[in-house]
Amino acid sequence: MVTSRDVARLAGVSQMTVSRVLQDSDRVAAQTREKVLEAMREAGYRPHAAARTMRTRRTSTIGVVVADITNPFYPQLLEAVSTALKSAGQRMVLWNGPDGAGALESLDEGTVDGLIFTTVTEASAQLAEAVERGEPIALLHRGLDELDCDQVTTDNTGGGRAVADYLIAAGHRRIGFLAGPELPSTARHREHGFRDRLVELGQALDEFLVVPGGFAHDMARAAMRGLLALDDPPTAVFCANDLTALGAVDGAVSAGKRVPDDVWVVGYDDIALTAWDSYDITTVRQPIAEMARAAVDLLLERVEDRGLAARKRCFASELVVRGSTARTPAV
Amino acid sequence: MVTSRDVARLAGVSQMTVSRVLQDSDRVAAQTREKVLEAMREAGYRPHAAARTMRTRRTSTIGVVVADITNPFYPQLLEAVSTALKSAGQRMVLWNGPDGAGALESLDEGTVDGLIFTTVTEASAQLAEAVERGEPIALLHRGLDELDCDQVTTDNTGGGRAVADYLIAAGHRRIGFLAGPELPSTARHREHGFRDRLVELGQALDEFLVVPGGFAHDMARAAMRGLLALDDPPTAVFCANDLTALGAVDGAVSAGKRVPDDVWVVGYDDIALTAWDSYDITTVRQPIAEMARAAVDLLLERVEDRGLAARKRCFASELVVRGSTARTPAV
DNA sequence: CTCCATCATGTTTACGTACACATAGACGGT
DNA sequence: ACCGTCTATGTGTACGTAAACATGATGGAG
Repeated sequence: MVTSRDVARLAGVSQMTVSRVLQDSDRVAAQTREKVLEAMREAGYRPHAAARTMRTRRTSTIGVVVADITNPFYPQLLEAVSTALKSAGQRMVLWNGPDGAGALESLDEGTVDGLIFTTVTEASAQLAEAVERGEPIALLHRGLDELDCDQVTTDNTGGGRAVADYLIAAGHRRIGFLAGPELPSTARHREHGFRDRLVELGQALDEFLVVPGGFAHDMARAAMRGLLALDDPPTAVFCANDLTALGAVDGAVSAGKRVPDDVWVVGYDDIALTAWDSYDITTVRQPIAEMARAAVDLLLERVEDRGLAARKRCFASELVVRGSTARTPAV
Repeated sequence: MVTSRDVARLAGVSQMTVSRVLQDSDRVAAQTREKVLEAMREAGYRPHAAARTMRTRRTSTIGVVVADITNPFYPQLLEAVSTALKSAGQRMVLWNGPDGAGALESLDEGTVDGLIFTTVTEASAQLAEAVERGEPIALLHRGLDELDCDQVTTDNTGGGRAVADYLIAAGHRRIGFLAGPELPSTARHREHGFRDRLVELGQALDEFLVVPGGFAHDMARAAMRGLLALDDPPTAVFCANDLTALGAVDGAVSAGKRVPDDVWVVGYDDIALTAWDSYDITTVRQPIAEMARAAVDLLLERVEDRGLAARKRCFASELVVRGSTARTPAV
């Protein structure tokens, strides 16, 4: 292995000067810098990351926790996070799984400088304690009120309200709701906004048309089939996220019903798939790229200064109308 | 920060004994081990990863390079790799992007112990040189004949042949082909197998019905629309991968055609989406989980012993028939 | 009872980098 | 011309762990 000492010997300077060149310190004469850079090239030198980390306490690596990477929303989010991290000169370690097991340990072991959680549903004791200690931790997409750390979310309540407005204005009176799981803040806020606005409009949700459950495709598919099999089925169904909406459309298709002719479907997140012809689903878009950048920025600031107060950023959502909700009044 | 020295002091032993307990060395008396473990708990000790890496030259981290994480095939592959790595006690660093820029540098800097490339299309000078040096590098999914490193692939040629057999047996004579990009081994081998078998069956592909291009959804969609607009359109279209097949189906849908009534569509990879009702696409399945495990195993072996000869594993594929190809003879 | 083998544990050191401090030379103001 | 200041570079060291080597204790064989 080539070390900075070898380079120093080759360039006829001290190891410290090599280190200074490495860090772009301006305390090095241009001529010396050139000599050192040339020696580095000649020797094929690469700084040893672990040694550097040992001194600086920085890994230039951020951990990202995702509950289920096969839910197509998360690859899109991950791509945005990955891009933001890359442009900030950071590597990305990925934990896939509902628990994010290992991520907090990694933080303690100094493997990563900070963590971004995209799918927290509740604050584990371990997570709460890490936040308490001031560890650099940020929540992206899903928030957690009881956690005093940086959080970047969208206005899910507002999005839910917008969908309520849209469906009622279109004339729907029997509206179904695939609620998703109970814990995620996204699902909760979307539901609250949706319900509250319906009440405000004098069209409170019929609980008989509300199906709790998960975000999985097959659960949503089954739920939709159940709704459509009712004597008086809903004319429109709002789904807690796009994966659920895809399942709902497939449920309708499998039951021989047509969207939007027989039933309207609205999703949430605007994943790429919803725009494809076979689905063509009306949904609510969040500004993923900006959110990812914000989360990365907040987190990296906190890596430098753990004393910062927790900051919460909430981005606006936007209804995107597509073919799963015809523009003509329904029913 | 709590160090092994602090733990040693607390337990009344030397730092080295703490280190031995950490490594599960059997050279420690049971009683002493308990004392040390108790001291670790009490002090809230976490070994410092960088210091350990410095001594052992091991990071317990593997890098994975993926060209485009929003292509739904890769999340499925990544999940399998992630699971395999987790069960081997390894962390996963992810590089998303066509070039995998930074991954090889990371290997040189000792940030990762090895790399898995899932989407190589050609051996860059840098990659070839790294393999030459014996760096732990494995290719998964896509192979590269000219690279002398561990490779785990499927029998794409055989898969292509199987599709040819299937379509001809079903009576198709005008068959289209969305070829995908030229470089990836997967696309090349699928095409060769498909073409060769068609020739063997006396039904050589009509070059007029072959559309080169990328793996992107919108390119495939446009290509399908082009094929269907011909005076004598194909009755079946084989697509280089599932994302392309999804695009093809959407192209047909957008042109007012029905699958499989107007045209059959066959994809490749068996991503989850192809099984959903709205698409329901016949495709070729690869054993992703086994392949991921094989790649991880091979790579970790090589991390321990760089002298190993390169090994190439090729898994069998399996045709999965769905609704995009009716079982009744076509045309 | 002695001697050597064996085992549990301790001491010293090195991994490669960057920080704190030291030093030598250059330059300018009075 | 002298002193102070500033700049470029060097010296020594520490980060936390684990490897190599060292040591003391214990036990069994002769």
